[in-house]
Amino acid sequence: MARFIQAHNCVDCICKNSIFSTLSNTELELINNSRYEVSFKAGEMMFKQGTPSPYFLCLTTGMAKLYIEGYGKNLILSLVKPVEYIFGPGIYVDNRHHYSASAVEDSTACLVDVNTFKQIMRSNPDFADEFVRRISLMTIFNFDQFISLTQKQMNGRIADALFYLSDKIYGSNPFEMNISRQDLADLSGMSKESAIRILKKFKDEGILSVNGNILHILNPQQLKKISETG
Amino acid sequence: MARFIQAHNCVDCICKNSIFSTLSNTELELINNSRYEVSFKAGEMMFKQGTPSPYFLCLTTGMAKLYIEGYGKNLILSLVKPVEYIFGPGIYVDNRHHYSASAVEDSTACLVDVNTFKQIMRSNPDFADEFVRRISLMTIFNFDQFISLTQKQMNGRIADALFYLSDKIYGSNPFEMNISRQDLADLSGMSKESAIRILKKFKDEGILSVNGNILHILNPQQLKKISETG
DNA sequence: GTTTTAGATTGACAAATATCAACGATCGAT
DNA sequence: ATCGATCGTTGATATTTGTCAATCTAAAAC
Repeated sequence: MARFIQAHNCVDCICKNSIFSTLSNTELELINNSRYEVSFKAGEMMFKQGTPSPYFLCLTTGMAKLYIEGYGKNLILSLVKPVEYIFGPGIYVDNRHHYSASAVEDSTACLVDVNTFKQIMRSNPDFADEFVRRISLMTIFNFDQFISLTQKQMNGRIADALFYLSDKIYGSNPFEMNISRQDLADLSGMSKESAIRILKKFKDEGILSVNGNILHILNPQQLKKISETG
Repeated sequence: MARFIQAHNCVDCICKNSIFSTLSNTELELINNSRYEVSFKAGEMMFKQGTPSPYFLCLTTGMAKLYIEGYGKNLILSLVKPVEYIFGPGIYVDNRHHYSASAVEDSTACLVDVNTFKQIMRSNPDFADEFVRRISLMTIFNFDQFISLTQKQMNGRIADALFYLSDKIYGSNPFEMNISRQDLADLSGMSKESAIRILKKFKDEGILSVNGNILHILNPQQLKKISETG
């Protein structure tokens, strides 16, 4: 890992996230100077829950999964695709990661120094507003996950996961999953076997077509209903 | 509800939350001028999920529960005691409440205008830092809840809820719960009947003494073990 | 081309949990 | 004091979900 790339600089980077639209060229230079770029192979861990987080990470290519390592099991919080920032809540609390991140496919990312980030947070209110807005969006997403995982039965949870993948992550239907069945289970809070069984059930009912990792939601209305009735 | 009190002003208020230590007297005056105080009877709703949130709320006396209204069931996110601020993630997103709040006992609260708050956020970096730190703490707490609710069995979840009540909320052992069994169940993501059964089981095992709403954790070590082994 | 190996799948079974129904206790309101 | 209503409690039962073991791929390694 950690192959150094540094292909360009932040000021005219075309893959910078929209949160940076609030930054002046001077501020972008600041970020650029405290930044370096690394690549990860599929399956490699980007950072681990509990370790210090002296930088935060911007995914430029590939895909990552963010997950909490629990008691023997993992809980996937979200998948991240380019170009998206990975903000952990530890930055302002204990400088630790509170979840782990792994590359789901070969990926590259920019690492930006946390102190530079914090400095800009203090000097640029537009940037701070936008940052708070983004972590608020994550919190709202977490609430939805909370309800899905604690109040719905397995059918509804898998339905939610399928919509998440199709709508939010791959943006297509059919879509090809680059995550394993275990990952799908970790995203839905159930065992791998249960996740597989429900995929099969949806397939038998004509709601879904399953060909290896290529999934096609054939009857979104009915799947929506399953999501809503729990 | 909404009995007007306005007993004092923010500048020399003794019950202001420590987040306000970063504010100048001028800023406190600003808040004071956009603030009003209301009282709620036990059981009354303070605000409801989905409604606009033109202000945020600081609980000055009593106790509140924050909960997401899901599919027929509720999920209690946290209990709030004085003097604590109730920040919703909607303030920077859609100006809506994303959870509901109810008074668990007779309570009073200050309502502070959101725009005044946002204005101070932009002009006072220390305050903004502290605010971000606090919502980060909430996120970390939510992660812990996530793991407890999705990866532990009922015994472990009730154990976690009991520690939460004893350590974080009432700060004593024994403690008298001012929430119902249903609330305890909503806090642990299970049915009321299951919550009751586990309390009884803990009682039979000598881990806990239960007298109505007075609970006493008799064997914290063993309860901790139950929390850890799921 | 064969061997390994990790992931996917399936079935049988056990464990965890919710639901339903009944009953008891408690607290206000009449 | 009595009536209702709400909350708490318990038991019986059905449903949901996980675990274990076996088998079956398919891709990577040799």
